[in-house]
Amino acid sequence: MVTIQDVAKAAGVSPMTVSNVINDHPNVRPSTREKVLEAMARLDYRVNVAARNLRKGRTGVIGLAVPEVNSPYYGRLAAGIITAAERRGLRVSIEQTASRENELDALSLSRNHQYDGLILSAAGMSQADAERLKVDHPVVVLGDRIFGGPVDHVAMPNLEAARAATRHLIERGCRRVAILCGAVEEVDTSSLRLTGYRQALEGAGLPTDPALIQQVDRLGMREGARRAREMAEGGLDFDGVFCVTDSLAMGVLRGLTDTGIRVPDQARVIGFDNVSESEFFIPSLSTVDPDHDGMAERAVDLLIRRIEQTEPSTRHHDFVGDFSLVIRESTGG
Amino acid sequence: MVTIQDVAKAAGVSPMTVSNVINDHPNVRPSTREKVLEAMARLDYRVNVAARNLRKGRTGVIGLAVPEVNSPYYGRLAAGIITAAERRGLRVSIEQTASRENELDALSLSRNHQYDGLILSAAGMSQADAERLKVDHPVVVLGDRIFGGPVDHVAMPNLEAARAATRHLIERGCRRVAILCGAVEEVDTSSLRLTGYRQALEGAGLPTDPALIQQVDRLGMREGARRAREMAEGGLDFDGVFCVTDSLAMGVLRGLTDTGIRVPDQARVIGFDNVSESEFFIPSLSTVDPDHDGMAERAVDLLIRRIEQTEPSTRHHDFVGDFSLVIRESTGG
DNA sequence: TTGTAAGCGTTATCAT
DNA sequence: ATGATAACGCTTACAA
Repeated sequence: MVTIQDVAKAAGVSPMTVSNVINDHPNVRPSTREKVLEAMARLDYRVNVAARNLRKGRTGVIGLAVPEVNSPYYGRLAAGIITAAERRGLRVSIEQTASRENELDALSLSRNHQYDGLILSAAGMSQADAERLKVDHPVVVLGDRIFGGPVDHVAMPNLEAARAATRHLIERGCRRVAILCGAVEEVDTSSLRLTGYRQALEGAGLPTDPALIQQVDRLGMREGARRAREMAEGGLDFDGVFCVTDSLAMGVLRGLTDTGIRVPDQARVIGFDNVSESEFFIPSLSTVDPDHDGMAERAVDLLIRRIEQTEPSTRHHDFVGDFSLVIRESTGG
Repeated sequence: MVTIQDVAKAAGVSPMTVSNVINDHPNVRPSTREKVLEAMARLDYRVNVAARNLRKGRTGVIGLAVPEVNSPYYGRLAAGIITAAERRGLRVSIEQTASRENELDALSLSRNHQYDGLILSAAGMSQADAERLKVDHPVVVLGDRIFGGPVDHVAMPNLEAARAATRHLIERGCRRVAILCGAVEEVDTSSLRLTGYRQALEGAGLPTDPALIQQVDRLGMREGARRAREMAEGGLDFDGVFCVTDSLAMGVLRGLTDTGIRVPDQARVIGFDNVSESEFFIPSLSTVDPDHDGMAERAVDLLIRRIEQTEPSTRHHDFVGDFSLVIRESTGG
């Protein structure tokens, strides 16, 4: 391995001068710089990042921990974070957590030392784990299960957006609006969106029929399709479905088609996330478009402030993103 | 920051003993281990990975560089690699390259020092860049543009699979089969699949009409939809479309629907990749299912052999994955 | 079984 | 403008 020492020797200067050249420090005579650059090229020198990290205590890399990399939603999230971080001169390294265990693991500083900070998309952790977030390294939490914790936090406008989505169905004439969500336990994405759904019904003076509240254990297309078929074949009376994710909604569109129910004529469907597929689905899917990029921007911004310690470590921010409704064919265009 | 020294002092032992405890070395008396563990817990000690890496020259992490994280295909790929690596006790860190520049960058050892090895999904690089792959760190290249290069290489069965997909359309009665692919320049995914398409037509004694070879500049849904509309509205005579990616194919399904062409009655469509959405699309999409997991497994395996130097550095492997056809509604079920 | 010494490659500090 | 020195926190090799 070629080290700074080797380059120094070859160029007839001190290691320090080589370092100065590498890092573009000002006080290097042009002729010296030339000599060094030439030696670096000749020896094919590459900086040893591990050594640099050790010395600097910084890596220039932030970690992004998500439950799943192969999901349209987290893919979209990752893309936003990468763009936002790039603009700030940071690289992003993505890790898949898959379980609450791994989420806590990702937090554990043993990993954190490899990153200047961590953006943790917490799906498995709950309020009960909030204590564990008390780490002395920069962390920003994304998600809906932790609020007022000991870290900065960026969340979706779940309640308001769910209310708006449900209201949209009602405005289009739906009177028997179902919701398709995940298991509801304490505060999480499904529970918040369910509350928004309830509020919308209430606001319109419609009754809340428990039979219309449909829960599945995974928020994927397969589950959406299966449940939609069950609802249709079981004779459930509904003319609208608010799905808490686009994946669910696309599954529902499939399931309804399978059972001969026409969307939007016989039932209107709206999703949540505005993943890229929803625009091209047949019928195209109405959905909630959260301000992904705004949230990503904000998360990176908060993290950088922690990294650079420009924020007092006693105050923590809870940021809730923006949203808009995207109306497409599945609710009548 | 709490260091090994601090723990050693607190436990009344030497730093070395602490290190031995951390690394589960055998020769530590249980009582000593207890003392050390207690001190570690009390001081909330975390190992400094940068220091360990510097000393060991290993990180236990492999890098995965993909052009895009927010794409069903690369998401699927990443998931496979993560699973395969996990089984071998390695963690995976994903980076987005987005351009040829960044792909070369990812190669550059400056980054590589952070990983034990790199799996590079090369979309922007071409055979001309093959020389650049001559790095003395473990690298496995995924993709269709580099063959016989100075690194191990894992590729899709492009030619054979494209031939099979096209043949399937022909067997279903299509006589005017179009192909939708990307810009064809030297050897790349599109060119290989185009060749497979040509071979299938030839094998069936069908003429190759240049008008049926449709090229777009990005392989996404939007491009597929737009081009399908253009083809339909332009009066192009076709009764089948082989799309070189599922994204393109889903876009095509959308575009054909928009112009009133019924699939599969008036035109059959087949894709490539078997992304998870294709099963639920309406109509569900027939497609080539590459053995993603097998390829991922193989890529990780090859990389590990390089890392552990169990493979002579003079010989390099070119592995071509397996595939199967998944027949769904878009070609008649 | 435990401890000592040295060094991984880099850069901050201070001196020249 | 350049260089000597000393760390960063850890582990390998060896000594006790």
